Amino acid sequence: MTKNLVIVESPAKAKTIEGFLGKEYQVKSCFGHIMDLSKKDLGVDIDQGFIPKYIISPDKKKIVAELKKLAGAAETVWLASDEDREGEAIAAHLIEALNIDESKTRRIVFHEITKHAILEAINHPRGIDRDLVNAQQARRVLDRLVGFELSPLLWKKIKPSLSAGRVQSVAVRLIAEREVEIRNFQTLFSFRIVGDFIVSNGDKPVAIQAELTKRFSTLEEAEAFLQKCNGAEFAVNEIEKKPAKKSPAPPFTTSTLQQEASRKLGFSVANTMRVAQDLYESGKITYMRTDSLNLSNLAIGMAKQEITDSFGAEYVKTRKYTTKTKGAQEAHEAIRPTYMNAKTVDGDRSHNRLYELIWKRAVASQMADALLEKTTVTIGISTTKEKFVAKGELIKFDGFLKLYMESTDEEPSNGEERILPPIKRGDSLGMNQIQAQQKFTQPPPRYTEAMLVKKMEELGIGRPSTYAPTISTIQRRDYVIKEDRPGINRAFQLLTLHNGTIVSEEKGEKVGSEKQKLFPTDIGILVTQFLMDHFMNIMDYNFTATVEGEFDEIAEGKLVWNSMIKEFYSPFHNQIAKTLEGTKKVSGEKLLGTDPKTGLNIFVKIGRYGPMVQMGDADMENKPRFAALKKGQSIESITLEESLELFKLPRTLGTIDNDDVVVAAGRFGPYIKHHAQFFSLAKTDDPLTITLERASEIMLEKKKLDQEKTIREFSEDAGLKILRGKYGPYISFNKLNFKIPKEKAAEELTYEDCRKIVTDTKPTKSSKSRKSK
DNA sequence: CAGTGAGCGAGCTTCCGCTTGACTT
Repeated sequence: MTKNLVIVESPAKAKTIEGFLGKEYQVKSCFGHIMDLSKKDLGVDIDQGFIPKYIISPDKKKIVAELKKLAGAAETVWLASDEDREGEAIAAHLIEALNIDESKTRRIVFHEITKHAILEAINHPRGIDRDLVNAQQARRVLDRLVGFELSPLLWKKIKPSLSAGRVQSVAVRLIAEREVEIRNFQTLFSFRIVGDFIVSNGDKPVAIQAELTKRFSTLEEAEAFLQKCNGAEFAVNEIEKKPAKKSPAPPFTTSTLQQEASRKLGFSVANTMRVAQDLYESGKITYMRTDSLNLSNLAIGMAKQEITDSFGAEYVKTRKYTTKTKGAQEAHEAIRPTYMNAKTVDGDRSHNRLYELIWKRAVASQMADALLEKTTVTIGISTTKEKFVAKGELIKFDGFLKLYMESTDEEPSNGEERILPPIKRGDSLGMNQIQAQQKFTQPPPRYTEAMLVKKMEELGIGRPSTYAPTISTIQRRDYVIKEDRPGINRAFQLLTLHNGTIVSEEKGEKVGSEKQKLFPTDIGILVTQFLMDHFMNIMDYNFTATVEGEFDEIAEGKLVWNSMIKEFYSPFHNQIAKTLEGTKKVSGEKLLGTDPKTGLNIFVKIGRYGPMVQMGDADMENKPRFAALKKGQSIESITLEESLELFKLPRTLGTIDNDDVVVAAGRFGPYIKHHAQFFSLAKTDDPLTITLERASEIMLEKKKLDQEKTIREFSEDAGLKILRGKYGPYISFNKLNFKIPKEKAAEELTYEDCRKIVTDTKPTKSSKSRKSK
């Protein structure tokens, strides 16, 4: 029996800390929150003053039981959950769930996992901060009330299983609004003038490119300017040199790691977190869910050593970064390598690439500024007052640039960061050519996952632990889709002055192509519109920031948590009731036109199962026909012609074995039906043109595949089979699946054995019920 | 995995934030 039990949130942390403390201490982890509001109902007793009904989370019962046993035997229980709102609540929940006498407990906190920090913490224990726990409770109850009252409203007014919440609904709004901005964007153009000049004051002539400070709004003006340049003389009017410096970016937080891994490595947000989790668990990096920029003194010392060894002492400049992120709670360090002298790690390519990024960023953050010299060369024209300007940049001392440079989401600007040839005031320049190119203004960019995380962090919406899950949620709910879009060709005008003549050309450029960008779906747009119409306060970009301010007041003991909730809930609940009664179901219905054959109206709208087209009015004597939109089609953009195509299915291809072979479009794409069996079409097959021959081929292939999957069948019962699955053999019985006990060989099972397994054991969960998890 | 779309009604869906394995056909 150990005298001291220390409980932390993460098992990897527990392992490390156990090494710092002596034999007298046993360190265990509780794996995050152990209690949560009951899921069966609202989980909040509104009439009794919003009393939360906390229960031990079902998946934590086992660990709670184990901790309870250990806590009962220990003399002192050290509650070492994170120092933030959620961590304080975890500590309070531990006391409750483990049923320990509070006098037997000590609350300790530390921001870095170093021996010194842990021992300091042990020497300075405190009690539970009830105000902080209340602030967490307010956060939790508010999110539950918003989520569990708004979502059912959507089920009634739009379609079942939809969801809404303080964080996800605002994230979808950002994407939906960006799409509107892009659609309404007015593209303007101007003519940009770039000159290629020759400097011939050295041994051999060198090129220098410069841009005119003025842009022209019409082709005529641009051409008139080129005419003026034809035969003009060009000379350097002025050279301005200015020293400048660049500083390294601070070490990574969750959000900046996700952004940089997306830009530099092309990782999705979820992938970044998966790889980072592996690196953390194997002890290579510090905790990966953090909003802190802080590095421990130990880490800064290691970085200093590493920089001195690799680059020399003049490259060292240690820095302490402070965060300015809204609502940051700073329970951990910034993300950094555990050992700064380890440049690589064992593991696959993605682990090494992410680790290298983390290593470079953390080390570079403690390196000297880069010293630059920025040069601006102004070139005069003998025939006009306009000036050309060439900009250059010279690195005098590379500093941190030796190691790492942060990338940006913006397009690189033109004419920057070039090294200019030696040149002096008064030099005359030869003109090789001058071009006037039509340049178009760009609409705001669509969000990548990582850009959305950046925006959410700016607005204070969501936390490091929820960025990746939130982005998955809004995609899983079909509010948002991540995809590539091909660009379109756009023509632009190009005038070139060369050898005394001006040539005018029309050229093409590809614009608007997108890779792995987030687009709102019809459902996402409709739900956002509905919520904006009726719950503008929740959808307000400042809503979270406002309530966070109130949570802070609760934490400081200046505000009573349930009066804050009451203040919010009364008007909110009234609005729910009002909307429930006062509004009709919304479907986003739009009349597209009429069917030329029948004269019936064609509508597009959101139905029970998603976007669809409808032929004929709903109140007619004849039932209207329906068809689901195909993948990639949207209510917004579908045309009448495309809608009519959708009604061409189902179609009968012919008859095989006395039964029609019918091709139709189902929930999961086009399929063939024959003898009550279903066969999916290949991606390359077009359901509108597929032949009976090809259909029969598809059916044969599928039957052959099924045959190969079958290990055994039984004459006693056609519904019972032993099949070969992805995870080994299993028993299929009337569409239910059963595991085969490990000690039995699948091939040798008799009919009786199988019957026994089927009646005695529970079937494994189907993918349908798993989805609801 | 599957073919729906009116309306009825049963029974289900749903939030955010803290943590990792368990599980899958």
